Amino acid sequence: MDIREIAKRAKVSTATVSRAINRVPTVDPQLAKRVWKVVDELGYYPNTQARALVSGKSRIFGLVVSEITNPFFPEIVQTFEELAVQNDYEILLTSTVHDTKRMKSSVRRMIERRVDGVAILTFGMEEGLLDDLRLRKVPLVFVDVGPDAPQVSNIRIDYQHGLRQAVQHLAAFRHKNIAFVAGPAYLKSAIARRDAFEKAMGELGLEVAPEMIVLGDHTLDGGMRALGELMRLPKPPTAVLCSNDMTAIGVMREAYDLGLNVPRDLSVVGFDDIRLSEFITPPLTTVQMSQTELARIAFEALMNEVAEETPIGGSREYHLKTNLILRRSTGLASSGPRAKISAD
Amino acid sequence: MDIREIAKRAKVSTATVSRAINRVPTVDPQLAKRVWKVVDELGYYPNTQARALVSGKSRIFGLVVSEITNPFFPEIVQTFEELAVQNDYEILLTSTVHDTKRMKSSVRRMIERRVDGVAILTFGMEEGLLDDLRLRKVPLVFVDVGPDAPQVSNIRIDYQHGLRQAVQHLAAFRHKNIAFVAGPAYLKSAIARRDAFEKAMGELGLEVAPEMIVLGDHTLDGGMRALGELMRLPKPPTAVLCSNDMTAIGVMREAYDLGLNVPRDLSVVGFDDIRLSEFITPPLTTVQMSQTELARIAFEALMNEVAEETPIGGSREYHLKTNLILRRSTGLASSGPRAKISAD
DNA sequence: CTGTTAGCGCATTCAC
DNA sequence: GTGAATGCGCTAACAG
Repeated sequence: MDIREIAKRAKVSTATVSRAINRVPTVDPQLAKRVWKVVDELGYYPNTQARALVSGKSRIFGLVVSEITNPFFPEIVQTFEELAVQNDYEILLTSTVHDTKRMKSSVRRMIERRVDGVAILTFGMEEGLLDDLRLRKVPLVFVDVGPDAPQVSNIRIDYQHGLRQAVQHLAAFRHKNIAFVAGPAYLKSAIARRDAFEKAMGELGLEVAPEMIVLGDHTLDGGMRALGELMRLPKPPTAVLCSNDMTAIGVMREAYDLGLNVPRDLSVVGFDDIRLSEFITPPLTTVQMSQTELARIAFEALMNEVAEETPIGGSREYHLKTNLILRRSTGLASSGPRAKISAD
Repeated sequence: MDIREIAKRAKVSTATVSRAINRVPTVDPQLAKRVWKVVDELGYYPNTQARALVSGKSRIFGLVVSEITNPFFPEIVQTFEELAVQNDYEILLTSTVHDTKRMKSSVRRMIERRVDGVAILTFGMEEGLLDDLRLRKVPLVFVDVGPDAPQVSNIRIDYQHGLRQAVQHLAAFRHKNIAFVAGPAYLKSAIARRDAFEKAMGELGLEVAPEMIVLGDHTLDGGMRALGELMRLPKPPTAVLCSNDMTAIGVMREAYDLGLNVPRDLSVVGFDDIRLSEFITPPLTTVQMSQTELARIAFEALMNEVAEETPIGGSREYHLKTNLILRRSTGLASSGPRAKISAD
């Protein structure tokens, strides 16, 4: 069943069918109605491949994430997909798993399907891997790290804002000895978070002893190890700020294992505000970097680019603020850990 | 840049380029090499839309889930996507959010893109919504609930196996008063779980008092409410089995709020084994319904259907077992709740 | 305002 | 074993 079939049955030409379906206003309402009637009766759906071939637009956006199972990404995928549907786009989803080979295959797949744009919402991305797409003038949108090139948009994250709120919040609870569990050094976003933390501490005249910054790896285990280290210090912290929520959850797990009560004995703050943060006990106070907002900005950036008549539109910039979300993992500084309350 | 461009530069016909790229064995190795050289130099990638148009195969599989942000689904999407890439397929991802309108739009999108098959991995699905796909002889694979029709495969879940293990495990810990928090009544899978629970209890000669079965809704809040109800009973349970993990997590949250220690005062068992179950404290003992396995079976079912020469292949059946995963939320039955240990 | 026609990029006949 | 020609389903240009 194709457009000719419809044309024959509606006793019009294929051109008219095409116009009617695409709601070209100049078509005679009578004919249009006749066409739609047949279309509905037969359950006809235009073939997108054929359309794409002739129009040169696939109406597909690529979406690159690190790992779908990383709790940071499902919200992004969901929002992006929702917007795509609303605008008659499909999404070609790929995950890199921090693997160059996967990234290359992603790029190949996107080019083969002739995507109209690509959002790269990973935490850090090797430069140059996307040159193939840039050469083909495919609109790209990055978070934080994109190159300054035409057709390339960037979403800049304001880490400072939320982190400042977090530090102020802890200071108001009379915490002075505040530790930071950093993310992996190869992630630009992790470095930016750490820098923002130090700056926020400096603004309040709070000192950051070197041993108060320990390296995590953005996983639960890394968070557990980090708190282990911190609590072995002569003067352990009363509050821990983490580079991401999974780390914070690890910190809380280790606190539990050590017989420390959160927030009574230790305050914990995360970063990202993944859904999961609400589900743990106690719910995690965290710096929100809205995933839905991020997805929305990325999608709209792409839409802006494809809408552009003159494709000379230079590099655009978008911004996303971070904000502290208060839950129940922070409290007044205690003088020190109290007696164990573990369950055994 | 298209196939003609390659043909010209390699001084062969477009037909030869096509054959070389598709690795047709009868093509002269000399010519093939020449073609590949040009292809690599120019960074040529064949246009999938054109290929799809002429071949009649889109190499796209539809994947329908309930909600990407439901922790049950990210693993499924990830595994499905991985297999797709390995087999040169793309996936068209849609979520229904239990909404008929969204489901209809899903079907339309899938037909427009001419998907080669669709996996419906939701918890329950209105019959008839996919008739449009069935009529077009698109291979379908369901979990549990699919109609018995040609081109339609079904993955049957063996709820009994894991649930029996769970009940036996609790019985071995001398629990007798075991409650079950059921899922919504409109979900066939929830009913099946509840039935399997009752049967498993019966097998051990354990009685299930009516008040020991309370209705949840597969959310955290539902779990919290359910435990609240149960603990208000004259003879509250010492163990709670839940229809899914989110419910169990809610039960644990409520237990915490009530000053009950898990597992000392209350044993909790979930169902599904979502990733999250490992991240909460204490890690949740649960009946695993492997999401990666489910995705793999679904994908392979689809591959089997498209590989089929004679499309008369009737309805196929696949099976997925469930298994108890022991973690730290279950323990010996206590005589009753001990003193409060809440943090205030 | 409508119909005829050409061609989007590719795979696949069919001759050679 | 290779090339010229045809058509997949649709939109856009043009002529009427």
